[in-house]
Amino acid sequence: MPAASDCTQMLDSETKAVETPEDHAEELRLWLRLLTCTTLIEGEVRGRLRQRFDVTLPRFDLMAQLDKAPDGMTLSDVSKRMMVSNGNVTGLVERLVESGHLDRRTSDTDRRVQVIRLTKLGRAEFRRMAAEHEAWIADLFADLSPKDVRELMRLLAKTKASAQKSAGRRRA
Amino acid sequence: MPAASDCTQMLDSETKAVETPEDHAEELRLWLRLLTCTTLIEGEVRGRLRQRFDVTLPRFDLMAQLDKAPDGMTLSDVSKRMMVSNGNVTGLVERLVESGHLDRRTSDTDRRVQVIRLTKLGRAEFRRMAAEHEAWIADLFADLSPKDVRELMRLLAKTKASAQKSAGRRRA
DNA sequence: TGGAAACATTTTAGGCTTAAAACAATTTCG
DNA sequence: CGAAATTGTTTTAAGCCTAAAATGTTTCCA
Repeated sequence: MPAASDCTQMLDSETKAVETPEDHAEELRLWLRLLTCTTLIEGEVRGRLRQRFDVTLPRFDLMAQLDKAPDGMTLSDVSKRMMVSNGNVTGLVERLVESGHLDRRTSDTDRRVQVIRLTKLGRAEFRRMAAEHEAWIADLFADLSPKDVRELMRLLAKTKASAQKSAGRRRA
Repeated sequence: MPAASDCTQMLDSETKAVETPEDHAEELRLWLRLLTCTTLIEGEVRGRLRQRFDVTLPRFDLMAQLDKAPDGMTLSDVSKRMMVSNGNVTGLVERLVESGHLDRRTSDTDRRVQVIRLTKLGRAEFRRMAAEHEAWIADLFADLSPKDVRELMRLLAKTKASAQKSAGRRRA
């Protein structure tokens, strides 16, 4: 199978207009591989959280955000950080308040804003889960050398920047 | 901030028993970055598919699997390839048969098995979407050099293998 | 000052997703 | 052969998720 040679340079100004369907199979394969890795790891983490702590991944993720913010966060902040819709956060928070993991109150200075925090129970449970969670992640990435890890970090940072730029271009 | 030096070797047999809480912050950060990239790109693709073709990402993904299999696939095959649960595929297929994009029949040789294919309509619509989709992906990854792409592919292959090994260890 | 714009959140409607249990058909093997 | 295990799919119950519309609040500025 011949590797797709990446000849993206325009040979002359005419070429541009001719709607040459360029070959981007490599990028497509990269995207699918990225997705596979994430899905694989996410599924594994989801299963372990359920088995070991009977907690869902979204609940864990939300608690993780709050653990980093002792003074609490607004729902909007959470929504942006977790990269999920506002309505999604509303329901998630509802259930976590119900189960006693979260505390929620209306801001004194702005009555539109809801501030949420971990309760003592929520924080204790999260810390307990987080310790094991970190070990799971370490194990899942165990075959990567420190150099691999650094290199992946670098390339993913570049990927993130590229994707954000592209997303920005579209919204513009 | 001192980089965490990765000293995973056991210095002596005693060390193992002492429950040293090892530092795996780097791997954790790597996982979060991986997740961020995927979520970012996935969200972008989801939005474009909806806006441009009024189709959901899962529907598109399922059609993509079938486009590669002219003779059809069983629901199990699809479920494994897409890395989603069986029940999920059942519902997805139901809706795509309903909308005329998929054809479904029971296997002649094994009455447990359902074989699904793209209909003519389904294939035509998918091809139309796939062409644009590939361009979107290319744009999202546009700032990566060909070398970056190759290197990412390599490192993600290694990551996938590592995660699969770890998942296997757990199931064992 | 008063209305328009912006903002934070919730609601709505529909679809996606999972884990586990149930069901049906086939294969295995005593 | 026939019971037990396996395999493929569907069902169930619950929760997750999104986009878009609705609601309430604050800010901006003419």
